[in-house]
Amino acid sequence: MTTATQAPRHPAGLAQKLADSGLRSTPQRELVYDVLLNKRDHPTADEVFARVKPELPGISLATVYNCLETLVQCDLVRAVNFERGPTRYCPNLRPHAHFHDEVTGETHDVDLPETLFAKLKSELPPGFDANAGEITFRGKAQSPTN
Amino acid sequence: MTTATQAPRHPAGLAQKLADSGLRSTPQRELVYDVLLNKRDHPTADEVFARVKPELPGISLATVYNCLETLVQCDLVRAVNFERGPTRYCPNLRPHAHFHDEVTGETHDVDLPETLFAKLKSELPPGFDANAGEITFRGKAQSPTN
DNA sequence: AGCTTCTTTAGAATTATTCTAATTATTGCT
DNA sequence: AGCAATAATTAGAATAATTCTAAAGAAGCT
Repeated sequence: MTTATQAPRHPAGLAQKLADSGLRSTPQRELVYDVLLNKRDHPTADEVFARVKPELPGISLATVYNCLETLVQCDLVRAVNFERGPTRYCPNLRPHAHFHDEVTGETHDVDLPETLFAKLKSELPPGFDANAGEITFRGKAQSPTN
Repeated sequence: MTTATQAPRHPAGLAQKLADSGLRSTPQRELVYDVLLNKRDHPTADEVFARVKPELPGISLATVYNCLETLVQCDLVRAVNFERGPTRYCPNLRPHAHFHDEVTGETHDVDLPETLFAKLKSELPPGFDANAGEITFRGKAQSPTN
């Protein structure tokens, strides 16, 4: 099957979400978001920079940092941190956990049932009111997609 | 009996655990571990350095990093990362989650039932074999210990 | 004591990120 | 269209966290 040779440019919702925050849609922001959507391997800012550069050679690393921060602010992207090391970025907005494969170094998204998240929050001691959470596993994976 | 006004030095187990890994017990390692045990507020390396310095004025920051890394290697301490920022250290070895209070910036340990951790692991897709995990919440806490 | 290995130390080096100030682009008037 | 106001991008400097390096200092063993 012949899927497009071209990645989908400015995906629906980006311009809107940006506008909601009083921000503009720019080629840099579109491209950075695009790159995140098209290879969901939790890249670092440097990796995003490398992927974006061929298409927009004039872009600077500072701009990549700016765009990523903007996307995070607009709730289009999540910043992910575990283990010391650079922040990674993830465009998956569904509640999910991360599985970090110690062999390959890859990070996989793992969908968990909604109920589990609720269960977790409900187990917090009284007085603790969580509005966000992060779950990370570490281990070996024989990914079904390999 | 004149017990020291001093915090308990080299807690039982440290020397042994170090020896198990073929490492020596040193004043620096003991003190760093001590400091972690006595104020369990998930300090950064810099903060540990500041707490350790008055007692061992000659100690260097590099040594603090070394000691912390050593303690982590020996499974006496856990390194904790969430949100970009310096690594924090936690001597609590029981499986537990972290709750990051967005107002005070403090991080609290939260014990969760063993069964929940098991449940979480069991919900992983086939092929994913976790040997460690981390759970972090973010929100507001009216800590009962305040 | 002498040799070996482990540990600490100071400072340099590296890495990741943020800041700054100057340019460029876009928008909204008129 | 022309122009001011605002927003965004850029290069490079600055900062923060951590690691590396090479030398000096203990400790253990024979």
